[in-house]
Amino acid sequence: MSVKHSLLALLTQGPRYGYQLRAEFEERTGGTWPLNIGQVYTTLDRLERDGLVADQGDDGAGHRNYALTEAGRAEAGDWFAQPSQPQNPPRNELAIKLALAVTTPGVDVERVIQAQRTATLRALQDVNRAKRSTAGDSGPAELAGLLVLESLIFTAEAEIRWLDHCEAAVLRAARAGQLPGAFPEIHALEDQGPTPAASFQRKSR
Amino acid sequence: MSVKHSLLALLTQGPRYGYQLRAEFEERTGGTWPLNIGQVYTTLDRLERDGLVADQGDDGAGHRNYALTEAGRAEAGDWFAQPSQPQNPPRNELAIKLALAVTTPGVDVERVIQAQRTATLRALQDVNRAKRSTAGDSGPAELAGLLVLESLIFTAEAEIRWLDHCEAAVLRAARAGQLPGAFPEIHALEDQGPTPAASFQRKSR
DNA sequence: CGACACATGTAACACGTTACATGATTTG
DNA sequence: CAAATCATGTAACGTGTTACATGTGTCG
Repeated sequence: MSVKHSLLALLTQGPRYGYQLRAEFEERTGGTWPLNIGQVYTTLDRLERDGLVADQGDDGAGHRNYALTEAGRAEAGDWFAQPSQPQNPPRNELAIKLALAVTTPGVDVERVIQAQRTATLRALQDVNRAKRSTAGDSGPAELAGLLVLESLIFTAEAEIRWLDHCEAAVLRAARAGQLPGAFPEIHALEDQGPTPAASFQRKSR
Repeated sequence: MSVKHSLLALLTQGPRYGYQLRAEFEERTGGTWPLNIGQVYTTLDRLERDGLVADQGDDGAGHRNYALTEAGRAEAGDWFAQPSQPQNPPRNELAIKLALAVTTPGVDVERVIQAQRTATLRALQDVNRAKRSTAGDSGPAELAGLLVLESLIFTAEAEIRWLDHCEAAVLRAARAGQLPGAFPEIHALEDQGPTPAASFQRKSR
């Protein structure tokens, strides 16, 4: 629902056309989340069908403008006023992977954790670099972009802390004999050459 | 892709049928993420079409079992071995909302932040309660469920820290006059007349 | 018997991505 | 002029949810 509500939020400042909405969205979120232009048009169609926006037809400049209806304005206000909290937290692929890893015999959990930590650390460095390189102007858009980058940083740091925690917990459980034997059959994939048992071989994509 | 790969991961332990796959997924992720049974069947159809699983037909007990193919086994191994990192970080609705809030005149950003913090704190308390109430057995499944809960905790704590950070940054910017007037008009959005569409200046990208 | 869990599906829809088609305008 | 950008779409597909249909087995 982020796209739908984002468009409504942008339209609170006045009529806009599709291409413009994408540009403003990306500018005001620091370019972190590219917005598919096709989706903008289909979402606008749905919003119009649902009576949240109104197609104002061609303005003088050859652009198809959309404006908020009263219902749309209310919906946008709601979105800002109400906290985002789905009943079920959004699926966290990493958490699922780890949960399945520790309950699947033959998976080298330690290696799964280390691979993810390395990748997340690298991503964290990239974001920090990006943050340093944007130390310049300070208007609302720059503040917004900065906050988005810092959101990525806070999230990545939490992920790394969680991975450290998992590593410790898994080691503790392994020493206590509470885990299925972690025969490291999975990690032989890439480093070594062809494994005798062809299971778990790397597939080129 | 979590469902697809989760099913493959579960099938590494042997043939399973649809209903059983859902039950095992939910058990091994602590019941945090309910898995839609309809999606299990359609995903199995796609996996079969793509040659990652094979329908073994009816076992003796009247269940339609699926088994991993070699390609499916490789894909599951890949999933565990490769870190999860999409090129673009998954959209964070809260970060988007805040970014749009600070760049939209007339939104009471302070109020948005406080509402979200309250909700997240409450969710955090719920998870902590759930964690305390599961202090019992300690096998692989219990470890997995615990790690999932702790993932939720780490994430929620990071969100709260980020909200605190945003609050401070927004206050600082407001005092420096770098924000559009944050008149709390959000509850009376209808007061705002149509804004003349500002000249649209696209930055080069 | 009736309710409920088990078990397998289908239909409709929302949301999201990739790719393609088409044309106007701008710019080197 | 050629290329890039602006601008509006459509098609196909993957993923995910909700709701419904259908039948079996079990248990009170």
